[in-house]
Amino acid sequence: MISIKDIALKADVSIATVSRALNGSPNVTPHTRDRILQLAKELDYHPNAMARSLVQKSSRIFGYIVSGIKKGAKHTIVQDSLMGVYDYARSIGYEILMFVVDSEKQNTKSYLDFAREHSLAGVIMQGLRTDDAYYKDIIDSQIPCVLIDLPADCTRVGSVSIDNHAAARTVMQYLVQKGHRHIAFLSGVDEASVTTLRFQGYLSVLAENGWEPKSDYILHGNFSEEDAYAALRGFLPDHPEITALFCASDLMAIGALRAARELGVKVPQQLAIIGFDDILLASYVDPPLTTVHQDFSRMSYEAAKMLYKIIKGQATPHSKNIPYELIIRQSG
Amino acid sequence: MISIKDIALKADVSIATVSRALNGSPNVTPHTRDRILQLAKELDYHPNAMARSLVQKSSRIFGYIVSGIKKGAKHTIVQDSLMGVYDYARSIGYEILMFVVDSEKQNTKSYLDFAREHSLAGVIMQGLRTDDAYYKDIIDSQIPCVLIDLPADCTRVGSVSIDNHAAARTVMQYLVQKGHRHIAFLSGVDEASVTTLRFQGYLSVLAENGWEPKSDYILHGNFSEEDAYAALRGFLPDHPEITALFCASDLMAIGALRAARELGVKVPQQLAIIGFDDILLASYVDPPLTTVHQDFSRMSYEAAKMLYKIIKGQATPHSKNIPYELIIRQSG
DNA sequence: TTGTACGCGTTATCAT
DNA sequence: ATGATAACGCGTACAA
Repeated sequence: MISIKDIALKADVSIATVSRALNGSPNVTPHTRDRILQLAKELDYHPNAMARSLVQKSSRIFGYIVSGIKKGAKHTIVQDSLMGVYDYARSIGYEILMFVVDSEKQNTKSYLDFAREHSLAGVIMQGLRTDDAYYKDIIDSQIPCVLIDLPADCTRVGSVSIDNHAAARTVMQYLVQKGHRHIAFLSGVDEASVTTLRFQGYLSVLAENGWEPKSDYILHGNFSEEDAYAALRGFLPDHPEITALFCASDLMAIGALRAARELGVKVPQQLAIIGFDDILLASYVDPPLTTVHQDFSRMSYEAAKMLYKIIKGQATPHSKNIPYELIIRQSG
Repeated sequence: MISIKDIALKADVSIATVSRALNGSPNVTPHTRDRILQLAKELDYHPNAMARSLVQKSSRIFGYIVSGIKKGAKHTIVQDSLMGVYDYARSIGYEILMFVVDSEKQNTKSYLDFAREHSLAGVIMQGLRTDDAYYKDIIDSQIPCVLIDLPADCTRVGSVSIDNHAAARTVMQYLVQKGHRHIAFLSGVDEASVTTLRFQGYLSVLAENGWEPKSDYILHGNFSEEDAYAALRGFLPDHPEITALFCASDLMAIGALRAARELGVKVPQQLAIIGFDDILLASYVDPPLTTVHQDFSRMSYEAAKMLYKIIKGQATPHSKNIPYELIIRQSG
């Protein structure tokens, strides 16, 4: 491993000059600068990230913190999101250090310890819920942070997502315009803020049309395919008047689809089913799901971009919505 | 940020003693050891990973190098694999630093530079192909390394996968036993070593039955759903005698499935289609795919385990196969 | 058993 | 423009 010391020796200058040349300081003669750069290339010099981080008290590493991921996930969201962050990180010469929050195994290490031990430049969080213990930690933390799909009430913390409320309204307006008058809502985990936003979008369109929300039209699927299936098995037989179901996630929509098929309810003829997320499965199930497309890769890219601005102290809004799109397929 | 210096001050000992106590050195009085540990807890001390790595010339970080991943991947393999590595890493207090090899954008940084800059303890590689430029680098590299799904001809480099040859034979024997006599093979990317192994498994069962392999029964789908679709569209109409198709990947099998459906070929009645990998989609398509299940999470966990042993100089075989399973669904 | 002192590779401050 | 030198936090060889 060759260091600036070696270069300094060969170039017959001090290590300080080498450091300056390498970091593009103006206080170096163009001549010696070139000579040092040339030498660095010849010797295949690469700076030691540890040493640099140690003295600068900050590494060029983003922490990527993901919560609630288990093996056998039924979507590629984490993968896509990670790639988005990675793409931006690499464009600025940063790396990604992983941290998985396991609510069951309860990590011994907190995300704060994680960030400090590695002098992370900042962290990006994905999949967190408002009831996560980590969520609170962020508030008193001084570490730059951007949340994906979770609003940040604190000004120091950034946040990027789609406009879930508006997206839910788009879905509902689409259904209303297609003539549906009795629309049920399949809700997700209450502690996920997106659930609330999508639900409020549902309610607002109901209100707009002068329709009272009926509490037994609100189902709970817990963002799980199985729970959704069970909920629909119990609900559909008693409610033939329902012609449309808006699900807060594709996975739940897929569970609902199965329940409908088993009960002999034709989708979309007797029941329109709309999902949310546009996960990979959405276009492969039968019938293909009409759903709201979220570009997690883009979302995460923007999150990384925002994080970098925050770190560098550049002006940036601390909240950003990226576009979503209603994808109309055959389920409704 | 509190350091051993702070603890030393409060405990009225030298930093050397603190360091020893923290690292479980025997040369510390139990009394002072306890006092220091207690103090460390009180002060919420956490070691600075950078400083430690700098002096030890090795960090407690695994590099996770993944190649050929693009946004919108149609499987969760990377995600699952990453979680497997992560699980083991956390169990020994290690972290994961990401590195994505992008064959198109051709990274400026090599994986070796990446590893050295961060003094990585070792690296795990997934998705590499034998024609990858990185593959050669591994040979002269001194960095501990374990490959997933890619055999290592070098003794210093570890490797873990399933027995692809045996798995292919299992599939073929299953088909033969069900009475199939004319079986086509849909091959993947030639540079992926798994392709070759699966193909050889196919050939060996053919030979075992005294059947000559026919070159026009070997199709090429390039591990792509679209290419597989195109290949089958051209192949099926001219070969009604074919009753079974063994695909080197599920994604290609799904493409084949679509081609068959569009051509009015009933699966599995007229054509049995077998996949490989058991990706998430396999159980969601119609008909659900019969395929070989690979536990990528487990594979990666074992890879991390092997890597750690190599790093620690513990005895370990440098090659390991984990179990696979033929999952019989409805496609064949 | 404990303390002193050095070195890891780098950046940064102060002279020159 | 350049050089000497002090940090950064930690591990460890050597001395006591």
